[in-house]
Amino acid sequence: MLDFLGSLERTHHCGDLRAANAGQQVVLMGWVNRRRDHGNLIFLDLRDRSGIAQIVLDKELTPDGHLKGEQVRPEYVVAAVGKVRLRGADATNPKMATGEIEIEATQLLVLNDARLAPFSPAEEAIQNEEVRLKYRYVDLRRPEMQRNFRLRHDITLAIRESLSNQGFLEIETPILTKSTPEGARDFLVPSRVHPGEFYALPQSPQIFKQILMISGCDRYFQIARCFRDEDLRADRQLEFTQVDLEMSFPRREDVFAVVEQFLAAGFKAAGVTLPTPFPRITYDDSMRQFGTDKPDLRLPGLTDVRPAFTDENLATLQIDPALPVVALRIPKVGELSRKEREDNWPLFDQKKGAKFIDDFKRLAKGFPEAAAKVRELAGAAEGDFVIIVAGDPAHHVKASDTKFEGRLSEREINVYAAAGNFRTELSKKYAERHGAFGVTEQTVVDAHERNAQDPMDGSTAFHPIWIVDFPMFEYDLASAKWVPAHHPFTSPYEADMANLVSDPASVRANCYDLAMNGMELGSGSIRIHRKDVQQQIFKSLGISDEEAHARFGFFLDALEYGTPPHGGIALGLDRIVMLLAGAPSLREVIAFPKTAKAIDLMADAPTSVSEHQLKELHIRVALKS
RNA sequence: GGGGACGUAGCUCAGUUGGUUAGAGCGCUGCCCUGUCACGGCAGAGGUCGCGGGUUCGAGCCCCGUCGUCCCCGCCA
Repeated sequence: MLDFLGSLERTHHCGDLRAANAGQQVVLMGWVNRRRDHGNLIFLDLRDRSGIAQIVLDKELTPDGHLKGEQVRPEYVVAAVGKVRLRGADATNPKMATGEIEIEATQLLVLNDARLAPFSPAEEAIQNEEVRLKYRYVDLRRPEMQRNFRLRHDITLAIRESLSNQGFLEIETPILTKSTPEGARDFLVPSRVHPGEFYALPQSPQIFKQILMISGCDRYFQIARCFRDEDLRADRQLEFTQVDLEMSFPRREDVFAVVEQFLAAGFKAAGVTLPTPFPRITYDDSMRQFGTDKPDLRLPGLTDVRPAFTDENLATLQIDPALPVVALRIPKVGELSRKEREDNWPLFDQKKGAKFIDDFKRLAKGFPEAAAKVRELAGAAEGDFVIIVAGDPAHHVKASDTKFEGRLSEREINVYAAAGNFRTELSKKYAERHGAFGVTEQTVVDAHERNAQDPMDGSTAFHPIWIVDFPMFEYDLASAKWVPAHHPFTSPYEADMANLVSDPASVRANCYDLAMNGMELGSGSIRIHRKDVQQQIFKSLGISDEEAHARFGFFLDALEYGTPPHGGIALGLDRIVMLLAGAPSLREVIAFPKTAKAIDLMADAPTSVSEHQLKELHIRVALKS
């Protein structure tokens, strides 16, 4: 028999009660976390968002309440009326925040019963994510998930406040809009009013925020939902949230300063001090030193060990002398057996035209000087695992061999990337041995126990870095054309504009990425604000006037009505929270995420729709049989 | 589109070379219990071994297909 809430008013949250509350009359409401029935005495652990408090139901004190206590089951929703009392010294539970007190109940109301769930929020996360996602409302009751969303809220709030304080206005842009040139597949929404025509969901508010700059908005930001119809990953969902901003008359430095300030504010809200300013690295240096454009600085980078070898050495070792020879080093791995090393071989990407040497004993036999020199150059200490990665002359990959002055060639990049990927894979595999990732995990755990007033030093755990000076164009072998490495509104450096036609390879884009701990957090640029430059870029990219006009004519029109120099950036909020929550996937920090196959297991989306709906939308479904 | 891992009770898992009636812990149900807090004790229920086909005297186990979840490549500037 269920009870009505009536006029009963909740006075406290479960997790907030302390010894100081002893003697107070309270009303708590929440879910039955656990029940311990001792016959004439029943203990209920009552859980709400704030935590857990122990309710005591004594048959002598409250026969009615005790009777109801016998009937309740896990996840029943109840209200407990009673008095806070100190527990005896021997009954105190130091493991609970509220362990010094308990509620001596005079009344228990059963507000709702609950079917037995396939798992209990009182226990740790189950392995079966399918079940967790189907019963998401139960999963979200777990304290760990509650904590993640509290964290997300606090971070978002701090970022909003920081940006507002820096003069940014939060402005909403349309969800139903026109395809934006981000390069990903669009989600389309059929128009009922305009048969055969479609809206697109924004991949980002890119064009709108630029138009807001033209509109004299000066500084815009938005915690913006973005949609990209691409395959999912642990760190990618179909819809995700960006901290999106744009500012007028900025130098690149101004954008960096804004981001560093709001990101530090977000981290502080999570209990972590993030030192500013962030270091910078050019794209070329990032490739050379880390073999990736999103370097993880928690471990040593790559070392150029070409000087350790003579040309004869390389010839004997069948290493391409014209390509990079680099060493990667994973600290404290210890000596690996042949079997252990062989297990690592599949982690190396064979397709990049590179090879590796991981047997230093053998190398030292044939080339003792070179082997010693490599370890010296790499700064290898006893027990550090060192691998040499170099170009394989026998393995010709399909890449441009053309070397453009002042620029890494495709083949060079491939060797660096092979080394960089190998480094990343091995650093994950030997995380327990080198311990560098454990610092992050510990910071995350500690930070949760702290607060923004007393943040802890995050400088050894979190390593933000700006990546700058990306090439403006990439050479596409298939079409033998230069294609944009970024969206077509990215400005080249003013100094490079003269070379747009004559020497596209040399043109650098005035854009920037922010990476942290091996993850891309965001990307932005100074935009093109002049119509003539924009036309020049389209021309360089082989986009005809007609095509440009059809896709974003309204934007090109707007450009002609007084466009200030402007630029901005967008950072992945989900990824920021994921990092600070120490979560292995975005699904842990998104309330209702989709699976790797793009399914919402709880809502059961997507589904087919009625003929009537389709007809209204002028849509006919043509499934491949 | 491709590669890999996993799929046995509600959950976490075990299941020998293919061999009789598929097990454990937790959870659940009933009874008992006044100081537990992962309460305890006794008893009990609970299985289309993801699904379909094949091989075999016999399949949870072998083969083929398929579905689902996860990870990765492609893709996502």
